[in-house]
Amino acid sequence: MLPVRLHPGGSEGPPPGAEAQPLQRRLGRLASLSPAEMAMIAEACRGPLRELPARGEIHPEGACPPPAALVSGWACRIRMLADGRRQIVAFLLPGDLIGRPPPCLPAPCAALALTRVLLADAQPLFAAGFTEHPPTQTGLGRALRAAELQEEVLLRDQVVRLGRQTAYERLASLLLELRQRLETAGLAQQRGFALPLTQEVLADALGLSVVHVNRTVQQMRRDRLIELRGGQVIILQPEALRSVADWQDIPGLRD
Amino acid sequence: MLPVRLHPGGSEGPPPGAEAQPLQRRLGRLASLSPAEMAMIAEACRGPLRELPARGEIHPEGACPPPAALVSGWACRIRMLADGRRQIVAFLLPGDLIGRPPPCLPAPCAALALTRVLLADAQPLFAAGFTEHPPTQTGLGRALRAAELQEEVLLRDQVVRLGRQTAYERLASLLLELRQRLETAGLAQQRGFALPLTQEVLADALGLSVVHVNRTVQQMRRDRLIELRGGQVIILQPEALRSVADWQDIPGLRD
DNA sequence: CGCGTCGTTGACACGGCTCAAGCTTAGTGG
DNA sequence: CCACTAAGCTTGAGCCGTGTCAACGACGCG
Repeated sequence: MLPVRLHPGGSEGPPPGAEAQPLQRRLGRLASLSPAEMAMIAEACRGPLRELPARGEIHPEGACPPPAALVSGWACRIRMLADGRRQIVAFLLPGDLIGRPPPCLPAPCAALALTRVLLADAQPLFAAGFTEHPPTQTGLGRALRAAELQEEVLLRDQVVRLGRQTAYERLASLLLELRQRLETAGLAQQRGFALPLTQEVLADALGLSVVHVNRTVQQMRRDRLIELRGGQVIILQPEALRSVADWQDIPGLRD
Repeated sequence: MLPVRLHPGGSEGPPPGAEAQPLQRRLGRLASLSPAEMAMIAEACRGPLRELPARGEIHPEGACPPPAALVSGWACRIRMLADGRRQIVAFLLPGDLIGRPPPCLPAPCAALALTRVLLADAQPLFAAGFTEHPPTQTGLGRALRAAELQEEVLLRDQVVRLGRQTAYERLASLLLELRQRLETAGLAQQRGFALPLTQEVLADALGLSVVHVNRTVQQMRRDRLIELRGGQVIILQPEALRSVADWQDIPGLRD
């Protein structure tokens, strides 16, 4: 069955219409959107959704997939080396965008569902934001563009983590990133959130071995910086964690 | 004085008008450009150029700099941790674009000149490609967009390097990336190119210590995969190097 | 000629990896 | 309801890749 962790709210699932919330919330924070644009987003999330189970492949490496929005569930971009080593390049959370409108380059990494996911067709959004008008002219265009730029910021954070931080610092940094992103989507509180990831997935994201992730998590527990059990994280000492990770919040849009 | 390595062609420097070549060549490869668009690029490169010496700061961390094109010289995007650790997030080569048109997010990393550099104002190019028309409608728009997407591909390569490759593999991979990018700009042959970087800079890019970069370079020399002296690289066994690095060429545009 | 930057080398320490085993939990079928 | 199983988590021992510290050499510039 599906991981129960996915919707910690309970077994009855989210109320109808709630699918649009993460995307609306996120894009609405990146730029101010008109009611028509909000409606267009809601429409996209109400439309026929693509559903994949955990471990499902959203698109393979080298593909040029149509734009989609992640409505619920967790996914990642992942690259594999010839000998089987895997690196998770980025996590994809509810409200994130996956493909790009053509013209695009063949994606250098595959996208994989980490939990059950629901995907909405984002083609109409990109058409309105990028194709019909210059991206600077509509609120939707600015929001989509800001989402792209934010993704690049996250990639650079990931480079710094992997290049210059210790295992302990990497974990702290990743937890803070995920918390902030989930909060933007309305899926995290100030100190806690659901983390439906195995330690193996964390290892592939942090460039570490599973064993070492485990030891690092335990150390962080012993230091009373976090609690982590049953797919739930609680950040006990946010300031200490930020200082360990050298974390600065992901910036928003600026004209 | 300036590093002689910069223009290995000779002391008399490039012929007049040659400044536009890397940018024209690169953008022209990413999308087919009209004569008017080629002229606009040439015009931008002829216009008043900003010059910085090696180690000069192109823009600080957190800035939102106007779009510029790197006309000659090498630069990088770099991020520093509170305790002084440095990570080079990306190298910037002739023909690369640096800022983004507003709306933009505050850059999470500073841009630094690694040699003497010349920068052209790319505002008119972005205006024509992004602001006045949707980016899909003009060749220039498609080229600029492809350049952005390519940068993202390079970032993901960097993540994989740092996350899952050994020092030896990282070096191999970086050399192949630089060779291909320089060739696109018309600055590398099939097997050799100028590499005006100290081992300390390589270390900051590869997430290694200077000492270990040195040992790794030497090992690669002993293995007769490369030659590297006086800022010149020669790839002795391209196929072997590709296989070590698990390298695949940077993709071009696809509709 | 002296100084600074960069490259090189050796000795040693340590963070993180591998291998291997045991444990816990949840799902599955009888 | 209870084995049985598979996946995930935990722990220990030992090794290896890479970092640190320190010194020296090579080169170019003033």
